[in-house]
Amino acid sequence: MTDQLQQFTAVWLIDFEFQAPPGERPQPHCLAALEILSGQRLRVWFDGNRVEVPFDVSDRTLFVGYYASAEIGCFLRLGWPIPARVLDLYVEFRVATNGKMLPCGKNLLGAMAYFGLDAIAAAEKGEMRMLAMRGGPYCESERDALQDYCRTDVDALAQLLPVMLPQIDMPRALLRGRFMSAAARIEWNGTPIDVNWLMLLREHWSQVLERLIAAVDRDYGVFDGNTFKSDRWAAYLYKHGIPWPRLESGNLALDDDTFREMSRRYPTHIGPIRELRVTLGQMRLEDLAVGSDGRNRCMLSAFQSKTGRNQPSNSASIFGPSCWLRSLIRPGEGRAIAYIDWSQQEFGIAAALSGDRNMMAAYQSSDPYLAFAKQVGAAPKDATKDSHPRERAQFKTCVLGVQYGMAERSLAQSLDEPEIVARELLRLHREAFPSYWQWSQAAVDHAMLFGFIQTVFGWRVHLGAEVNSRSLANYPCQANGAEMLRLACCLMTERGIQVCAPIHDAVLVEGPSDDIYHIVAEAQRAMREASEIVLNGFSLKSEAEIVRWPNRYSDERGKRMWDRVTGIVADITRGHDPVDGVIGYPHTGMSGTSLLQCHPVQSLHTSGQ
DNA sequence: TCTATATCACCC
DNA sequence: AAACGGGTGATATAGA
Repeated sequence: MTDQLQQFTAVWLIDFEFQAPPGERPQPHCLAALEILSGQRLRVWFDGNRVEVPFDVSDRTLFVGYYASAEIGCFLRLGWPIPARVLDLYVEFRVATNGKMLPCGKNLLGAMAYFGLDAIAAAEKGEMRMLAMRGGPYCESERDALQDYCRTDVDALAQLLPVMLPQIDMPRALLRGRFMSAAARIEWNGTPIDVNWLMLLREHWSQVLERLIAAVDRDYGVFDGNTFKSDRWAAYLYKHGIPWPRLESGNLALDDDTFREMSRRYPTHIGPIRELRVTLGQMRLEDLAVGSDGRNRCMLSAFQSKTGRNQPSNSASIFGPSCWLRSLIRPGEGRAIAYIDWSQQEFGIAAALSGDRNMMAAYQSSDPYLAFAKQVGAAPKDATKDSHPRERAQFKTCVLGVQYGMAERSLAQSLDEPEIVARELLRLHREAFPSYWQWSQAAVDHAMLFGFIQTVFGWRVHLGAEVNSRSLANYPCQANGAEMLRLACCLMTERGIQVCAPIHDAVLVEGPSDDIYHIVAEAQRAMREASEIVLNGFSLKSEAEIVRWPNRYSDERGKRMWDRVTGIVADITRGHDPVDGVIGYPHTGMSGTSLLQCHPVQSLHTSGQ
């Protein structure tokens, strides 16, 4: 065990019990800690008085936790400096077992069970969780119970660490742990929300739904309150003699693809109801986790997905629900936010890691999709987005489809073209990017041979009984994309950039309006560096969209819906009151928004491999 | 009445 | 057998 820990003069196993109501920052109750080299223990109760950090937090000290962003969040609340070295046994358990069946789950008890270690009963743990979440004041016995329980979690870590240590790749584990610190800072920061409009939407949502439905359903009568009834829809179809596709189960196929297909054939009958169904979606504004300071905060659920992506709750995070709701994101007075995303991130990753020269050239051109079309002679060399929109759209769909392993049948369907068109596009892709296809196939073969596939920094998934080769082919792109995002988040937060949220291939950052150009430039530099480190020197571009107070964030796709909904709310509340003061900026407008392009310089950094 | 499953909608 | 990767979550329906 000491081999792996040689570089450290202290190894602290830590656990906090804390309270964190939805959207609020964590409030620690107590800390239990064990330094395993000396056997020293800490038992601290936090009663609101200032407590000095009881640890050395330099790179000579290793902190070990289980889902450590929670612990580090408590550090932030206490005003303690963030540890330089973090080993997160949750993350290491995830990477060790990713893709495997876990009979007892992946929480601390599940990990204990997996390694055949004794742990406290799940029921007791649940009870103590409840007690911590309930918050104070606590009587003396509750306080003791909470602290005793906190100690048992540390004891669990003490059992787990020596068992897991031999298979831990320490340098890479520390990189993953480093991200948990970044995650803590991001969870701490959160995303600014227009609370006034959130309240209005919450208050009037059912009425908004009623109006949206009433306007269309009077011609159909297929809704019961706010729910679409398939039997009534069947009756409507029967009455109008419209044949409708069914699922294997015999039920009507009610997905939007079917509606789209059918509305082509029966536009007047199907069109309006389809648009309504698309509009409604489903939404529980109540679950959106907004704290008392008006910021959306929720656990990032780092390393949750097989590919290592974050998977925050869709209902708690503002980036989860339908994108028109993102108009609720609004910087405070004097502040600005920027949404920065890598351009065609997965395409760039595939190009760089496969070393496919044509694909790299296409990525580096101003328009990868058109570059692809030009490379195979489907568009002239001087073609532009405007001169050849149709070709561009087709080659774009092809590129995106290939990334997910799409075959000609599905591609034909998404192109709305005969299969022969899709087949030809796929052939052209193979012709243009032969090294990519070779690399992709080699990755799948390697995975099949060795039973796992991994990223440049060792985030791996183990193959189960059922192997999906499309999933394997996509893994290097998605999982290395996740590595890249984590690294960028580390660089940004460590350099003092306020990151509100990571969104798979993007981040939302924030700062004073006057500094936002500088902040965006810094953030883009960090994203470029991260791409170069992951991709052996290949730079990915990024695009930034800046929104300054008093404007609100808006997603192009959701603009209409936002205007429609806020219009209805304004109508409902007209004459009542507070809307006038609030409604000042219902239109998202691009006026305060600008687009910055990042044109990176090629550099020759290598990965840490 | 509660729970499991299927289906669907949304995100990148 | 299917042929679009990774997710969360709401809802309807079927079954206990």
